[in-house]
This record gives sequence, C-alpha cells and structure tokens, in this order.
Amino acid sequence: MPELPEVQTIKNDLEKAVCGAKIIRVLVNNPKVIRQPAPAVFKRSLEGLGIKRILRRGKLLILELSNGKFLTIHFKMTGQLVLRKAATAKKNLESSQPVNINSRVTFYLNRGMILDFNDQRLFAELRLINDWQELAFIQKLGPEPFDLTYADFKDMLLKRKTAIKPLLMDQAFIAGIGNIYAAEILFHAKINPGRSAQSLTQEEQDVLYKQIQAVLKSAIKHGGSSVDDYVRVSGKNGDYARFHQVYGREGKPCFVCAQPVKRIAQAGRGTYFCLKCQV
DNA sequence: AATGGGACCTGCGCGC
DNA sequence: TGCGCGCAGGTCCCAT
Repeated sequence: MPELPEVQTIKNDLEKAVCGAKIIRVLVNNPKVIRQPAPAVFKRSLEGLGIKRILRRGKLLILELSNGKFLTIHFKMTGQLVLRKAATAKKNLESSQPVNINSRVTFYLNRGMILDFNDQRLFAELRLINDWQELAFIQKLGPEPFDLTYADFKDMLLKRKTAIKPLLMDQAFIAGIGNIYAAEILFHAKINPGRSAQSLTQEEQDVLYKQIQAVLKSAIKHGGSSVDDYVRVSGKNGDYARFHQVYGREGKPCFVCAQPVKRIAQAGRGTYFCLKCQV
C-alpha cells in the first residue's frame, strides 16, 4: 500500500524516466478508476500532452502537464505505475505471456515507453484537473512530515486525546503516514500505539518527531516497502520491508527483546507492536 | 472532538 | 480437492 515513502519513490523513479516525455495515446481499460472528467474526455484531453513535472503531496502523486493541467493519481491500496518498453510488450505478446492483467489505464509515451497504471482492487483515483490544490482531499491534508517543525508537532500532540497510532495515520493530522509506517515509527520511538497523544512526555514527543523523519527517510532511501502489491516503476520490489521491525510480524520474536510481536485491532486496522519495548 | 461502523473492491488464505 | 468466508487497508461518509 503506497504510503509517503512509496509515492516518493515512484515520483523519483518517474522523474528520471518520463519527465519531458509526451503522452501519445491513452487506453482506458477500466473506466472505474477515472474519477474526473468523463473517461472519454480524460483520454482525449491527455493525448498529445507532455509531462512537465512530477510532484507529491501526502500519498498523492501529481503530474504537471505541458498545458498547465494536472494528472493526479491516488494509489489507495493496490495501485501501481509500471513502465515497460514497447518492444518488451511485443515480445510478451508473442510468447503469449499474460502481462498486466490489472492494467486499468495504459499510457503510450514517445521514446517507445508504455506506462501501465495497474490496480487490482479498483480503489485508486485518477483525475485530470486544472488545479490539484483545490481538491477537497488536499485541502484537508495535514502538514508534510518533512516540513513540520518540532514546536508545531508538540502543539498538535497536546491538543489531542486520541490514541497516537490512529492519529499518525490521520491524514488531516499529518500527511503521508499509513498503517505500515505508523507501526514502524512507534516501534523505533518505543511508544505503545494505544497511548493518548497528549500523554506523551517531552522526551517521547522529541523521539517521536525524530523517528517520523528518520523512518520515512530511510524507507525512501530503500525504495519503499513491497508488501502486497507495491512495486517500483521498474517493476522491481522496494527494499525497506526487510527492515520492518513489527509490521506483519505477529508472533515472531522482537528483534530487540525476543518477545513475540503482538497484533491488536485499532480503529478497525491491524496494529503491530512489542509489548515490552513499547511502553 | 472522537469513535465506530459501512462502503468501495479483489485475491488470498484459512477452516471445514 | 473445493468451497465459502473473513481479512487486508486508504479514504469517504454517516451515525452516535
């Protein structure tokens, strides 16, 4: 599930590969993922445009186009952007390998590149809009973790009684953190996910602030976490899952104290943590 | 303000 | 072996 580090990785990969490229043809294989405008208009408007710049805000990927409009992509849980060469596509076709069964939208670019937007579960949202900043979702978004000052973060924590883990996942509180990184950050900060935000000591606030940045930064450095569907633009896995301390490790020994990692449900989501290390 | 649920979806893994 | 069911979670939306 692409969270901030995964979307940032896609942005970085895409910048190298398709910045300055032109969209020649668009194939809408499943109109469900096109939220705006009507799929036929979406297709027609995009064809012929260049890709000028790639941006990210929270978990949203934004492609700035040569006419000043924006193509926004929210990956939700199973969205992928995978680049392939046109020649490879032909070869696959010849060997009748079923490739990209979940390709919902295919972007044919110049330079012989094909960009597939895959999405198994059809939750993803693609939009072609005049101004991405006007999206309701964007307006409600909290600060970017890397722009947030420590003083502001402390203030934000003190105002909230909610459990810290669901709060970290609340996009209106802070943008970009999902279920995986909320768990990993809290493990590194040694904070129990059920703790009320305003109960954190000064020292805990400080460590939490630092670990949000450290964990996200390290995850970006390693190309994100390939659990479930996430892959990089190259189709290869991100590397960060091998650094996971608690996420998806229920019953397995904590790397620090060897106690079995615990899983509980919080706000309807699975939370992984170490009872002994996280107080 | 905070919390809890359902909805949207599909594939997987589990139990029988 | 096969079938049905629950689960996975990002976001929105409604109810309390």
